[in-house]
Amino acid sequence: MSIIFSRQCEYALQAVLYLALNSNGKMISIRELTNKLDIPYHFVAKILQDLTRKGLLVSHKGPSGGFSLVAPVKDITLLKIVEAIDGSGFMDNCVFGFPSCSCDNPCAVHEQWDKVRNSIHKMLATKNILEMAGETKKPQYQIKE
Amino acid sequence: MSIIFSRQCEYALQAVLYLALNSNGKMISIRELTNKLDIPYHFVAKILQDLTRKGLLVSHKGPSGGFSLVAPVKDITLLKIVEAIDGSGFMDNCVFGFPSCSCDNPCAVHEQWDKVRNSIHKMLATKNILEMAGETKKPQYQIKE
DNA sequence: TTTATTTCAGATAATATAGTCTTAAATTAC
DNA sequence: GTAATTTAAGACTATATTATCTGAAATAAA
Repeated sequence: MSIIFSRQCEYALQAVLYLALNSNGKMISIRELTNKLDIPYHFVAKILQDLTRKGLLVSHKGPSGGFSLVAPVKDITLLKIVEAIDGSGFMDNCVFGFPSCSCDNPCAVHEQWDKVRNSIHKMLATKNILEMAGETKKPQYQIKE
Repeated sequence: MSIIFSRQCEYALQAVLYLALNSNGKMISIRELTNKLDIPYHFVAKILQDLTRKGLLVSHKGPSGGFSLVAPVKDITLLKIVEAIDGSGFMDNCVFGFPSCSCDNPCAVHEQWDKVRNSIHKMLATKNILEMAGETKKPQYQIKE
């Protein structure tokens, strides 16, 4: 687990990227997705349902049903996915955990944490999913064919 | 809770900073420290014991006993504290959680995460506790007098 | 229409993290 | 030496997170 995101969040990111890479118009089932990515079926099912409720995915029941990204893919960034799962403001808290840390009452790394926060924000917000899919040359989630 | 550290870690950071600011030669008890910082007594007790076993603090039993930083304070950075609690390599994992992400097989934000990691590392490693204590003008943990 | 496939929803279980309680051991001060 | 204070250690509880199980509802294909 990365230090910045929950498992839930990681699975969400993996899933969305998988959908971007592998659904060419068609829907992709939870079964396929979790098998290929080697992540837990039922847990991820709930996450996908959540992302669907939040309007990032569309779902369809029945045979040849599944999930796909909502158009336009260009507007979907990692940030949107993370915010859908962990909520916006997921980076607001003080590094020390001081409840009253603020610009007026800064902790010893308040300013530096601001820079880190900016670079994280940039990492999550600058590329859209389509660009990321393009960059991913030999992605982990294509290994299991 | 900050996105990067566990509660345990936050309490450790707060405690060490408190010791740096408030122990002038003398020992500081868990009771004083947890009262002033308004953090849970027994839980923090275990953390302090842990930091003591790892050689970052010294402890002393009995009246006027307590904890203090091990000299030289100049060598103690946030990084050392974090590593003592969460282990080194606490920043190594892939943002997506891909088990096989590496330089040879990079995820879509592998490079950018590297930059973030560097800025986090810098934030944690460049200042020692003494400098931080100096910078902290009106720290949260001095409110409750 | 029937059957197979799939998402949806809720209950349950497992594990990790956070936090509490109790007693023992050490040490200081009287 | 005795009593008070403090850390040390282990058992226990609470909560959050992760993961599984079961059955219902929808839908497509035969």
